[in-house]
Amino acid sequence: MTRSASPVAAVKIRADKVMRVAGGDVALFQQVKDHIASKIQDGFWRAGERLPTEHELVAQFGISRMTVNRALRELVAQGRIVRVAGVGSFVAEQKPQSTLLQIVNLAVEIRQRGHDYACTMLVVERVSATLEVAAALAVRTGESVFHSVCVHLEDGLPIQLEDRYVNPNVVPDFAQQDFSQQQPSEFLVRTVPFDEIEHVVDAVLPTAEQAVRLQMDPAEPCLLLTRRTWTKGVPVTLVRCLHPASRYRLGSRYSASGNPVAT
Amino acid sequence: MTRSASPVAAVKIRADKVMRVAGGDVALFQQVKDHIASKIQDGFWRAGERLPTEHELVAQFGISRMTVNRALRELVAQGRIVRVAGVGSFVAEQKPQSTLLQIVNLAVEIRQRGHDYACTMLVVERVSATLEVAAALAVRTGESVFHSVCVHLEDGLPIQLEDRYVNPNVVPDFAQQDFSQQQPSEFLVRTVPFDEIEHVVDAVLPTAEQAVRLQMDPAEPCLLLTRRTWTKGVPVTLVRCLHPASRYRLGSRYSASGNPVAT
DNA sequence: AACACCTATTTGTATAGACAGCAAGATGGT
DNA sequence: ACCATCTTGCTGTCTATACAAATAGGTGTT
Repeated sequence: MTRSASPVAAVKIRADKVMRVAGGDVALFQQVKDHIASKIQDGFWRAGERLPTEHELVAQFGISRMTVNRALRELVAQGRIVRVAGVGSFVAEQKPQSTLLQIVNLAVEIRQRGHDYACTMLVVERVSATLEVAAALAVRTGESVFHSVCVHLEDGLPIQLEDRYVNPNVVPDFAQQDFSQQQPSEFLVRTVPFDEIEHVVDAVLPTAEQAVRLQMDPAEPCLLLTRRTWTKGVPVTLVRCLHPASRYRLGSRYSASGNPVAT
Repeated sequence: MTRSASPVAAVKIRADKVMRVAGGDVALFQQVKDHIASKIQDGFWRAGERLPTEHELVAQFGISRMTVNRALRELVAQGRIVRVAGVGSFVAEQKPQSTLLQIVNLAVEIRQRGHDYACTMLVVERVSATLEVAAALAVRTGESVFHSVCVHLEDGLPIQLEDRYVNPNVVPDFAQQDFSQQQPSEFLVRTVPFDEIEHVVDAVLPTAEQAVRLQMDPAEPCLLLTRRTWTKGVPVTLVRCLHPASRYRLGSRYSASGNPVAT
């Protein structure tokens, strides 16, 4: 049975206010959560922007403050918003940070080590999708997709060879970007915030060409990190990052208390 | 000002009940959370065991049910307990599951693939700690620590060479275990639940001896996963897991919605 | 013995009201 | 102009109460 008597009867009516059509009995706090999360995801509210106050949300949805409060609290736990007592609620800055493996922004990571970062673009082109790429991006085999290759350098030494495919249905203006100012991954994170990400880590030997690009001994192993991202269930990008093992390793640290851990 | 008038005045008194001495103004729900978390951590309540009901906790601490409910809800979010409507709350089974990299239980992983799992113990001994091991386990160089080596097999084929050091101050009876019934990692997870974990992933070439143990081509690269765990800030174990790259890879998937993702 | 029904217990969600604590702007005195 | 104080708006927490929904166990009828 759905809730039909008692105060909670209002669920469906209020559900309309929250712009949920189906929602066959979703908790109110969850509806508020989803509503706010999707407005952030859509870019309706940008990073750093101020959200409505609890009181405003209470008035808007006609629900109690504790319910709104719970929704907002859980969004904080997910790292999507930031709240300051006495001030208000704000959309959190980039959250690509440490999704699971704390990778993502090489440039920042390298500069934090006090080293010099540079990126050389080798290729930006449209190619027809191979079977594997088509499967990863959910397009038809042979359909045209974006392809870019670049090398990331730490103090002049190659540290990552990035081989990227991008779904043109999601990011039609990928090739028009000026990648001398902004690397592909930065551009994508800003333009198409992803909501799902998959990492696979392999150990491989580089091909002869890769070894040259990375200025490394072809007999030395590499870490191969393959990453796929999605937005609203649609594949955005497939990227293969090849790291010489002697110059890079992946690390992650976790604490059950939920507190960040000093390393 | 601390809270001294109003219903909330009871904080300090109740804080005593929750066995918190200092706690200079910790939220009630947080005190309940900490109290339960530490009883689990101490092994006072074991995995699968039933916790007191909300009602009982309300009576025990003299606080309202909503407050207890929030504490328990957040423990669920942290994966420390499991709750079933109409039944009760239970200590979660080992949560080493997918802390960051969803590794840890090879045996389960392999059996879920429908393959055969086996483990061959090669060494269980006490050795004096090298500089590196001593640093990792926070003991003095040369101090005696436990050392074990074993090979994990999937359908008879070696898939991991596990080289482990254990802090004898934390697990004095490590060497007395019967590792034919239970692998070292299973034993440790049951005996000394960790609250902090660190992973580092490298790509390496195996030594000649390692290649023999893993029945692999010495020219083929391996994934080397180095894991360290702590309990209450004290190092428990240092383990190096060597995987032939052709037989194993690491993967992780993350969804911003917080929901598990079907692969 | 099998089945339908009822009831206890327990968790899940929602509400209204209250007070504390923080921060920033407005106010007023020197 | 400068400083202290008051006011206002907002978040953080706690309470008491209520109803819903899931589960397990007991009861009674057939």
